[in-house]
Amino acid sequence: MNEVRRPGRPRDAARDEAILDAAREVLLRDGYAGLSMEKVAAAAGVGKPTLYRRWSSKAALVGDAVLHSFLTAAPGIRLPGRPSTDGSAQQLTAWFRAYATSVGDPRHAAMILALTAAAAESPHDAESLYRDHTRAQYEAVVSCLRAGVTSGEFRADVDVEAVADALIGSVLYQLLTRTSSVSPHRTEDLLVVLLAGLRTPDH
Amino acid sequence: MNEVRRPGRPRDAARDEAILDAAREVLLRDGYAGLSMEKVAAAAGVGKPTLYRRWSSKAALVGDAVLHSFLTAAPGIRLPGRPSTDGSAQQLTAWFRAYATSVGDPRHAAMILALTAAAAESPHDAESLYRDHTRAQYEAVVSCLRAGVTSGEFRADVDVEAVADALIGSVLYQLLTRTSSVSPHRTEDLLVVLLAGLRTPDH
Amino acid sequence: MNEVRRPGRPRDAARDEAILDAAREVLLRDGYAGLSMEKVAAAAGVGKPTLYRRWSSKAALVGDAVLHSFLTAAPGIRLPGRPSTDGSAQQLTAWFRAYATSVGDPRHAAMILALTAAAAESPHDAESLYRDHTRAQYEAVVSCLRAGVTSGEFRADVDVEAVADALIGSVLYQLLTRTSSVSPHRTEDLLVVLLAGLRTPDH
Amino acid sequence: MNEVRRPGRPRDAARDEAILDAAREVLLRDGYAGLSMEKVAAAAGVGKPTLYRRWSSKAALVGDAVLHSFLTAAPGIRLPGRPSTDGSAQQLTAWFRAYATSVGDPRHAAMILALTAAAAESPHDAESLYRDHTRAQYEAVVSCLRAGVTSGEFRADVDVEAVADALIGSVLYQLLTRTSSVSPHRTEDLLVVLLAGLRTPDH
DNA sequence: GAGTAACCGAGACGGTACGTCATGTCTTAAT
DNA sequence: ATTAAGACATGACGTACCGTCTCGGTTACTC
Repeated sequence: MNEVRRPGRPRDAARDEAILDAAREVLLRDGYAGLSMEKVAAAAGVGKPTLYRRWSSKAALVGDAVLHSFLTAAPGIRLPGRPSTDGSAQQLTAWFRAYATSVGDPRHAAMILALTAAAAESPHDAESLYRDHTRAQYEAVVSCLRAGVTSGEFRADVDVEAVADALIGSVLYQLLTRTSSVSPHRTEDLLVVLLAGLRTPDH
Repeated sequence: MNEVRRPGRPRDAARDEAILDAAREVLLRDGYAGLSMEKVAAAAGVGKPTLYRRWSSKAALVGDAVLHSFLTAAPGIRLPGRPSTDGSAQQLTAWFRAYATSVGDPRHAAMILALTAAAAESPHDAESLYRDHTRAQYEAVVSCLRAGVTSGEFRADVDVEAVADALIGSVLYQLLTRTSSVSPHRTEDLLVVLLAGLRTPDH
Repeated sequence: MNEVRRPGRPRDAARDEAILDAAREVLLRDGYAGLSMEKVAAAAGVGKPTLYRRWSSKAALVGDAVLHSFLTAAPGIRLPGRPSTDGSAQQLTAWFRAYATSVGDPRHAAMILALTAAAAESPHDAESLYRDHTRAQYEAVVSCLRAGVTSGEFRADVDVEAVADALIGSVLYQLLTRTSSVSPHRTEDLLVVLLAGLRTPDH
Repeated sequence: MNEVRRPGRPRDAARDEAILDAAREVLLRDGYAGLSMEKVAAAAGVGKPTLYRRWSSKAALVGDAVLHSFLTAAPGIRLPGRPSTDGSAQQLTAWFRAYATSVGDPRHAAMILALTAAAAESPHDAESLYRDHTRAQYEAVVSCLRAGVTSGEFRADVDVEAVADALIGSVLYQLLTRTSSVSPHRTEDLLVVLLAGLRTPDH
């Protein structure tokens, strides 16, 4: 049951945190293009080999930095784990508002843009990067939508992932085209249209 | 009416094409991260100063390369200039299908990812980059949606740009997360939901 | 007759001097082990690629730095080009005294030790290094010895290069074993023995 | 009389041999520049701290490796301990021939070059290195020469160390300039000249 | 026979330097 | 004034060693 103890001095887990913190700091200040492994190493008070021992590339490091950023983010943007008495439409509305709002935080916006840059830059590892590091968010929306379909609140004849793509993609597109800000109007208007299109006649 | 004739040897316009072609070729092969000004100069048979005389940076060059790629793309993804007898829903459907299909072409996908990378990498010039170089597409969708509102086919109480963001963003998100391919199912399902949500009761 | 003009910006010859000066300075301060390409580049106000464009390795750079050091050294350690009325024994004595004295100068000693280190470190290119860069000195002694043989002053039955090796080698060995200093006593005593052994009976 | 016994597990003397053997092997293959503590540790199947516990630096390790190499070398290059009936000239001739020949062995040549590199690289510890590790050889020649002086065979008016420097330096210089080989001709010719110069008239 | 202390291999650590590559600018001769 | 070629300062890349340290584990002496 135990971890197999490998020989040699074990890695210092505290470095991981220091490095990821430094990476987020640099990302926020200089953007993805301005992030270099050397800067991160210096900011974290760590040697370059220590970075490369743990992450094989800038993209991988940024991916993990962003992921940890999400994990420690405000819980509001995650769906409640406990069964909710709210309807699926309300849950979806709550989630999307929280998501759009959180992206208004420049720190959050910077993280998403960094991940986007990493993925777009080298299409080869785009999927593994972008997807792995935002999977939790994506699955939260999808399961909310599926619950709506199961309960009969949402129509069953469409793939709910198409809707999830549109919600997340909408925010991403705004981030890319509107100097990193997301409009609350658009958030509401998109919800209106999508929910109207999703709802079954008898709801 | 004439260009003001400046003294000295005029620039050779044919170089522009050669350079942009070379840039697209490199982007397709190596992605944005793998594109260097030196590689492009070498592939175009051109000196580096010639590049910098015409484009101030790698991002600007890539932007123009992508723009020219769109201009020479299949005309199907552009809305007809002449007034159409089709309903707005049909026009929108036609446009989105054409757009989604065109992105299935790896050359097209590579261009969009390159532009995304350029924009996401340095948020400072994201807007000028991304927006300027995809403005035509965006305005096409928006004007189609507005026409639908004017004709009473689509509801008037929502900002049509929210829908435009969702359509384009959806494709972008798929590109980033699904190894550069876009699913026809999703395309159709998103259209179903959005059109259902957009349509006024009496249509 | 002209140099074939290659295309592109020509190399700046002034950099060569700056770099070699910097290399000598570092060599004098830190020795061969303490000389790094980065230090030299920084001291010369030059980028690393400029170094590597001109010298393929630390050893090659040090070789040239030492060579230029010899070329600009006190002329006393070179034999007179003009025919001398002195006997060969006197010429040889004069040269060896001057050579031993010049090695007393720490700058000179440092150069010779550096060259020795470069050659000893990687036997593969020892010959091309050490020999090429001290050839002038060596040939001066040898030709002086040959003149003595021709004039009948020195015996003709021995290879004069054996004597040249001993003279130069003696200084080198002292440098390596006596904290970079050469004893005047030894210089004289070696001359006494060698000249006694070299002279023909009738001189 | 006994070593003061320190507490704890004593060092494993067998490691010393393994390490020195590995060092010699690496020196022979890659030269002094190509020898790294890590390579030696790996080749000896030993951890790096074990190396540093026993030798404080690469130079110290190489010094000992070379010393042990001399100790186990062919006995011919050492002077007989017992009183010899040979004249000093014959003894000296025998020793120098043996020395020059032994340097013809690439293993031996590599050792001497390594020691030279270590000493020349950092003049600060040159003396302690080079001299300590070749002292036995040096003292052998010197005592042979002194014996010749005492017996009246060699002239008394010169410092015999000057001759010793010339003999050893000559071989060293040849090693550095002639791709690690020593010419038998030169060996003989140098002996002829030096002995002629050393001998007293009545011998 | 239980402590204890130095040993051992492995390997992480902060550094320094390596040699290469790309950036954007500048210089040259030629068109 | 443009062109192609290519030198230039700068700075990041990813790798290799440096010499130190920290692990778990192994001897061998001392109580």
